[in-house]
Amino acid sequence: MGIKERHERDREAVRRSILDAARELFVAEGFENVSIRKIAERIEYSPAAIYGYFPSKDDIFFALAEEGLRLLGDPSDVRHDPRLTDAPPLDRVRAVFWRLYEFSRQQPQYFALIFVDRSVPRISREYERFAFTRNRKRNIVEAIQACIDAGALPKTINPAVAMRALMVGVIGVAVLRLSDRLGPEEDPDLLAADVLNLTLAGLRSDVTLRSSGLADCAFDSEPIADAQAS
Amino acid sequence: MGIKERHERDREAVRRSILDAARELFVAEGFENVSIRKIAERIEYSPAAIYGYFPSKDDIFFALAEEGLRLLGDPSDVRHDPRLTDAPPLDRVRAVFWRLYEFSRQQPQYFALIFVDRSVPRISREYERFAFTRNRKRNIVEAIQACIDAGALPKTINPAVAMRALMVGVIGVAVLRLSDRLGPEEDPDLLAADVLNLTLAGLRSDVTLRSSGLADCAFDSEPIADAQAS
DNA sequence: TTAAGCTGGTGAACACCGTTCATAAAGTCA
DNA sequence: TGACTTTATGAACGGTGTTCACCAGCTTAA
Repeated sequence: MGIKERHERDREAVRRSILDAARELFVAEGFENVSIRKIAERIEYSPAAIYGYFPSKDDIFFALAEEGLRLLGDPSDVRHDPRLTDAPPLDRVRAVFWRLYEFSRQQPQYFALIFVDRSVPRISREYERFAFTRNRKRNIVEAIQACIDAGALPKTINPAVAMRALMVGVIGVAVLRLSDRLGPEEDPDLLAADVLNLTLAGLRSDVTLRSSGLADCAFDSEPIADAQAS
Repeated sequence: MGIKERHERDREAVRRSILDAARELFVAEGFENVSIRKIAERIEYSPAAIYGYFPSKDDIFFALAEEGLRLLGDPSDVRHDPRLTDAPPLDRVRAVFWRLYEFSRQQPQYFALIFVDRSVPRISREYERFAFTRNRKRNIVEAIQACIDAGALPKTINPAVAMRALMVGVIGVAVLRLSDRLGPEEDPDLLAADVLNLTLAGLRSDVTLRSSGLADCAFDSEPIADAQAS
């Protein structure tokens, strides 16, 4: 009885072609300029056919965001890079956020989709779908905590706040890059390196932070609360 | 011959009502959800009538962006706040960027419009129109230079790079706020204060920066180059 | 005062958009 | 073969930014 299996394979193939077309169109033209009709035309189906595979355009976005987040992987994995085996713990933290910045360079649309764009459905709406990102934050916090334990950062530092501050730097530079607001003489890579180094230097200098810790929320999406008006 | 004057006044009144309606709708519903038809309905004109006052929806955006930038004013003006007369120069720099962050809080849509959104026409396309913002960057750089001259920052600091780094912090926090990606327990105000303090502490700590200086570009828009694809 | 001209608003239309739905075709199975 | 399920489709709905022929009303000159 391989008929059902073949059906499922066919269905999956069409689903994949929709996602591939959506991704390619997105990379080429930007997500918000990709219409259902363009995707349908690309895969040589009718626009209505797509609704047999995805309930809405939003859902195609969620599928792409999931792809992007799986593509990113766990940024903390760079800690196990052989070049970092004997590196000081602060270098590992820097490497983690540099990995995030590199993702914003290599996959700018995915990055914007997941971390920046406002015109896109909120990832937090699909809490369970993105549960697989949950432990990534924990790993980063642990890497920062390792710096504190090793004496590379003051004990007064709250690792969650430090993580947010570093993430702010990465997002800030990425936004300047993505929204094309940097001058022609400005190198975003150097700026990103400077911002990370400045933030790390600030953390080392024992400045008193005012933020409390983070709640149990992923670094890329918050869990439940969504009191945002339309 | 007051007839021509009356005509011009009438025209200006309608133009204002279009901008007011666009601004109010934008504040209420977000810029990208405001359509020409909605604006027209609000001012009780036909959609086509608006095209007698603005050549395109983009141009309404440019008019609003100009309003926003005039509303922001020169952030460096807070230096002359009486509370800062005897303050150390670094406090003045912090106040300048805190003023920018406050703008992102008080006028989040204007801020997003001008500094963040990608789905909006590039301000740099209208270079001359926004020439009035040109000296704002210079004032900020001068404030940072004053810190260096007073010994509050190392001489090795490039003021333009420092400005960018601080701006990155403000934009990063603002993006997290605007795109609703902060957890319910996280206070963006405290985070912004921490990020600014961390960056300033980093600057004080004499970390070697790799960025070169800025070209002659406003902190909010670059001048000429626009090699961005579609 | 009347005729000409100009200014500015209008309705209709064009080509898009996301989405829905009845219909029809194709494939599966008893 | 006939019933049933699955799936693609064209047409349509209400929305978008924008254009254009038309026309009413005002201004101006004869």
